[in-house]
Amino acid sequence: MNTDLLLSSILKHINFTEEERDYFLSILKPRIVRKRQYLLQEGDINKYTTFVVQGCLRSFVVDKNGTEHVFQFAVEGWWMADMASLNTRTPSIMNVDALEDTDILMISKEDMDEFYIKVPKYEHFSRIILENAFVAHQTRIMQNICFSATERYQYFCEKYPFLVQRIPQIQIASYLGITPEFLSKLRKQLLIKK
Amino acid sequence: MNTDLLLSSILKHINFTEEERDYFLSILKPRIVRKRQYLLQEGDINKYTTFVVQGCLRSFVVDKNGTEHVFQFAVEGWWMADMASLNTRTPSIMNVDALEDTDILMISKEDMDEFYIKVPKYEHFSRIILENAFVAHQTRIMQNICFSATERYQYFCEKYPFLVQRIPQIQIASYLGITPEFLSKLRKQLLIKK
DNA sequence: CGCGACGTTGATTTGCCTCAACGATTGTGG
DNA sequence: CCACAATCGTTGAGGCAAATCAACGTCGCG
Repeated sequence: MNTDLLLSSILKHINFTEEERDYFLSILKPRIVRKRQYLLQEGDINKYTTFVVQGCLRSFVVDKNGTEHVFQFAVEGWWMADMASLNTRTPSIMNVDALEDTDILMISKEDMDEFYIKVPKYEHFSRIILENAFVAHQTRIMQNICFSATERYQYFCEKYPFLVQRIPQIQIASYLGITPEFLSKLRKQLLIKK
Repeated sequence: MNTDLLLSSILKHINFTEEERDYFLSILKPRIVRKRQYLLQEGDINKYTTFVVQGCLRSFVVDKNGTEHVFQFAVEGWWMADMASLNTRTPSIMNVDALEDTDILMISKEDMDEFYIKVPKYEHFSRIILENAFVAHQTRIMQNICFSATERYQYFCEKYPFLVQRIPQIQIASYLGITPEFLSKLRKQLLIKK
């Protein structure tokens, strides 16, 4: 089933009774997002937390010059949400769309809050997931501050080899905070060195 | 008491029975860190989550050229920890020291974990705090990606006016990811414009 | 007092961007 | 099934934001 991946990732950290599991499954909203289709648009209020079952999503912001900047990718087993918008119920500054046809499970903020109340141990799972995401962000900030574009790209290749193959360079460049042209030149330099 | 600030910030989100409150207070380790004194050094394993009662801490990383890069400031009411090190029990890549004589409350990872088990509703409080910190990081990443140094400085001044007065420019420059010389020039430009 | 930390200013350099052009690939409508 | 557009990656010339390096004044403090 397409809920297997999600359930097994939860059961690594907490246990569900049969009843709790069924309740949890009942609040999941499956959906398919086609390539290039938007899941969230700037200005909308993000009402769902999204889990990727299959495929690849990206979130990005658009600056005042109209340039897109990738904030995050999400492939199988990863979560995607604009937490700022979700928590404060304010319009999102981010966009989310699909880089591939993508199979997702969504949980609405309301259902999630109710689930927290009825199954408080899920707070524990959320905290773990959030801590991991927090550390990932921390690492990224640290790298933006300390590393050159070349170093950031090398780190990206080491840490996410499965994304390097899968995601267009133009998107990776955007994620790294550089232009695709510069990424291309930088890759050439790295090849020459080897 | 010096635990008032911490308690009141918790009680905004969850309730404690008298017993729970006393238990919580019993795991707090008060400490004073003198200006320039280290609380955590690169290579050490971060064993404590720290709450600032009075004063100001900073966390920073040192790059391969020996340059310090400020990761975060923490004044009254803020938390400070290297979550990567704390959670995975691996050596920290960050340093934490005090910019002023600082009055803190520390909670060890072990005590914290036990507290989570005995008072599960504290998970809820942690999740809220973590979500807020997560959003702050998200905003910072977004700004590093989308904004120029000038824009980032202006945003910093708007959002943290109380820090602008209090923290040396050299530290703020480091936080913003620019050199102190450039921050100085940039400030001059902003003054001329006005 | 004298030293170290901080802020400022100027000259020069550099990492990365912009713009423009071009081939390769993919996808799509006629 | 072809034609044409759109997307992607690459390359080169020129430009700009921010870094580096060096010098100097100020302030607080042991």
